Amino acid sequence: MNRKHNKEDILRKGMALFRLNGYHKTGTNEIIHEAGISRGSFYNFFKDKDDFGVQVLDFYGIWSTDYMKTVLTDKALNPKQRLVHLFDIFVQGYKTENYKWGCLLVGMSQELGQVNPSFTEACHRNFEDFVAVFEPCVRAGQKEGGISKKQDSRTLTLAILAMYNGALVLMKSGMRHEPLAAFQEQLNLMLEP
Amino acid sequence: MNRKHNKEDILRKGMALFRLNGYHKTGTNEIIHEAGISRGSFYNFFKDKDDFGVQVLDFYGIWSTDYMKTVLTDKALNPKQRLVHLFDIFVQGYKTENYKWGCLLVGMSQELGQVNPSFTEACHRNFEDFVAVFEPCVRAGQKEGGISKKQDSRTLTLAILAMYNGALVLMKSGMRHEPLAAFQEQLNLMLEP
DNA sequence: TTTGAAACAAACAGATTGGTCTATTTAATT
DNA sequence: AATTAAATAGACCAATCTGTTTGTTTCAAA
Repeated sequence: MNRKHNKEDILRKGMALFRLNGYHKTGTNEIIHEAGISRGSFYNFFKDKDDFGVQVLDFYGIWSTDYMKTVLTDKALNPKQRLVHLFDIFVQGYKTENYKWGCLLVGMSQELGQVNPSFTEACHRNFEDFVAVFEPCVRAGQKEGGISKKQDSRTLTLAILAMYNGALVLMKSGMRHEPLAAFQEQLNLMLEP
Repeated sequence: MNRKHNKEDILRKGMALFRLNGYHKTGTNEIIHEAGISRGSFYNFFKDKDDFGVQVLDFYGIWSTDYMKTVLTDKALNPKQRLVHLFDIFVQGYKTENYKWGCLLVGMSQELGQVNPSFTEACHRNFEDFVAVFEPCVRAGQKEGGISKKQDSRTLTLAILAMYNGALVLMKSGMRHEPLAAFQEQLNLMLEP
């Protein structure tokens, strides 16, 4: 029953294009060409470009949270180590890509925040999923004693995610590695009990 | 010698539109209509849309840094108080606008980061200007003793700006006020000596 | 008052965009 | 083998977009 193409492949290509050039700058022609499909196929799989965009967002979100969950529940490390390790991996990834690609969720949330309610919901939903993956790890660290209890777990989680996202913004704005390093240094300080 | 229109007015209108709907979603027609000018005038003032975009960015940057400088050099407060006060003002501003408008620089840097070298440069330049306004205040606070010396002034400045920008990202992603509150709470903690 | 350059106005053009339509092929099911 | 629905292909269309052109008005300097 193998069809020539499947949705996942197309979503993956779209994800790469959106991550590199943004949503509006990427035309359906480019997506179609890159994915090696025809217009007919594209519009058979997706209602319209916005529908595709939302599905790309969710695809990215699910893929990300799944991965983060495996690292953040790794019993070989304590909660603080897991957090630090996860961000080490992320930073290394951006370095490998030469700091050219940002975070899809950050990018699209800014570009499409107010454009279409479906996007607003999708961004909100996915960021909240991120929080839902991080917070238990933060809370566990606070309970075990390796992570600061000066603020409640949700506040600290939001602050960490904010600082990380902001570091990615600065990174993509041409400051390259430095903001990421500053983030990592500060992360260590703010986790300290 | 007052002409009917001037560049500043058009830049201001464009700034509002870009801040609300993004660069690509805002057509030149919309800009022209909103500013109450004709195509001819627009292309008389600006080489093309990208040129206009860069000028909007710089206009926003200059306006912002000027304002921040006045608050961050207010001798009536100590450095830490100045920082906290400035962000209080910003947060209040976003609240007044119902969290619908993000930061132009954050938004455009994400949308246009890799699109056109002029944008890359403009974003980098303006963010670096922000750092240049914040860092002296942070350094002064470290010297006077009101602000943490656990990290050097540039690192702390970058971390603060990152966390602030990231909080704005989360805010615009539909989480509204909460990320800003988390940012402010965490800011207080990370400034502590 | 003449002149020339900048500012203004709006019709226009060329390219691109997202999306539709019709027709054909594929593959699973009966 | 026949049937059916999904998948594929690509020509096509209407709308929109940026940018140009042509011509008029303004205004300050000569």
